[in-house]
Amino acid sequence: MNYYNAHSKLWVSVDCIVFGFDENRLKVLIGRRQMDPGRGEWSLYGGFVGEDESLDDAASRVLYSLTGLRNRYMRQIGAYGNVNRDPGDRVVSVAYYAFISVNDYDNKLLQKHNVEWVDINDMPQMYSDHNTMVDDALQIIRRKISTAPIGFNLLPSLFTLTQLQKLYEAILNTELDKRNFRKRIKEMDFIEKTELKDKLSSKRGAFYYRFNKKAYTEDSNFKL
Amino acid sequence: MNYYNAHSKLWVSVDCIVFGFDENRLKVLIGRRQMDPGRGEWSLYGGFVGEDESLDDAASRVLYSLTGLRNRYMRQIGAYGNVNRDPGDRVVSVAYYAFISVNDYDNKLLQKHNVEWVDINDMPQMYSDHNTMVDDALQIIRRKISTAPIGFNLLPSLFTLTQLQKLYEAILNTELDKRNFRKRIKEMDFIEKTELKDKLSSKRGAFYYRFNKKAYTEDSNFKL
DNA sequence: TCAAAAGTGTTAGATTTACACCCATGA
DNA sequence: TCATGGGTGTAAATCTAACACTTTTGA
Repeated sequence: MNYYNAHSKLWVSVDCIVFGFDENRLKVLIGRRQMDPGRGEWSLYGGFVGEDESLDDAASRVLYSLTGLRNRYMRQIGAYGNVNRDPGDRVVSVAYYAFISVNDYDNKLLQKHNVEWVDINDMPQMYSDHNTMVDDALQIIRRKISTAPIGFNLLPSLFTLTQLQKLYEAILNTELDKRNFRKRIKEMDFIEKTELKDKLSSKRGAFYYRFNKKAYTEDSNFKL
Repeated sequence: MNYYNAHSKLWVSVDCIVFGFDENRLKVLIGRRQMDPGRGEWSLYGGFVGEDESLDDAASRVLYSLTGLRNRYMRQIGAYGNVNRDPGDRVVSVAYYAFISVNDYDNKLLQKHNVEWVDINDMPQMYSDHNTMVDDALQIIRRKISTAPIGFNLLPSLFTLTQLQKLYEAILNTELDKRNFRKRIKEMDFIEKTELKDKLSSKRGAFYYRFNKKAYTEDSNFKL
């Protein structure tokens, strides 16, 4: 096992862009960096990749240590490898984004890690190239959200159509027509109406819907 | 500069998927691996990332050493980081794809590196996770080719509309309607008709067109 | 003169967009 | 009773897809 010793090794880290949907806004979990260099700067949450863990596993571990959540919707964005991207030393970072439902997170953990939800429209300047990572993540999810049923990962398992629409509006940064939106939802039979109603946001109450993952297959067509 | 010494470092490599368009087929440059482990297996061309070069620079260097070409259209696909992906040792690899025009390459270099053009429909089993990388690259370019003017990078600077259509058909793996295709081309004024004709592939001759990069702006809409 | 590729418009169907009012309920 | 958000259908406009013949020219 001495095949590659002639070559240099690099530090490899993962950074997580944790998206949440709250108060009709798309938000990202960021915090103040707790180590040098860059202590105190706004930063994504990340960690180094160990010898014996895959990139995906490292990203899951980082998400778990931050939120206590496992098996969330999580995808790689890409690798960031400019020589001087990290002021501390040469580090290649692989960025991931994750979708969580804001009901799912433990408020104490957030305080413990000193992170908070920040509206994507109000991102402060962040450490290293973290702003670029968030911009790239947004570009990816804006494209993907309209052609794959991934938005549900940002909502509770029961949600109203108004919530779903507001989610799309927040991510795509547009207004959508209520009737056209609902027309399209109705065509997708893997989005199932339940008999339950949400009575919190209106007097009349709105039916809860549910995304049926099993009913959704690759040949179902999802288009919003 | 001793911030990160507590963490382990990993080998990081880049692998290049070099696409070319020849004989109306989309092809990839692959060769027989010339080092252990896996000597003799089909493989993408790659190299390790040095301490003092960015990922993008490493990919450009690898493309240059393979083809003698610089400043080609080249984009990252993503990072591949399963623990056992490389039989030699733990290596994280960042895959890139590049588009070159087959007129542009030096046949001797290809022989020297022992690589050849292989039709994407006839890919053999390759070393490590290289087949996955090619599949992922294909997925990305199939999506991208229809919404961004990148296909021209696979053609000579002067090309006929039939060539362009065959290119799209090869990449998308479909047949396109000639009249509808040309109708759409005509709407894009950054694809310019020249007065020159290609007399090689027909007696009548077909007008050469040219992609005017400067005339194309972000708000031009490209849709094929 | 004929084979082979270049070039050219129209129409039906499908999709998308715009748009406004009634309903149910708790306060 | 009224304010608030929930829920519903239609028609015009746009976009997409299907389709066949004439032209040019070198062999």
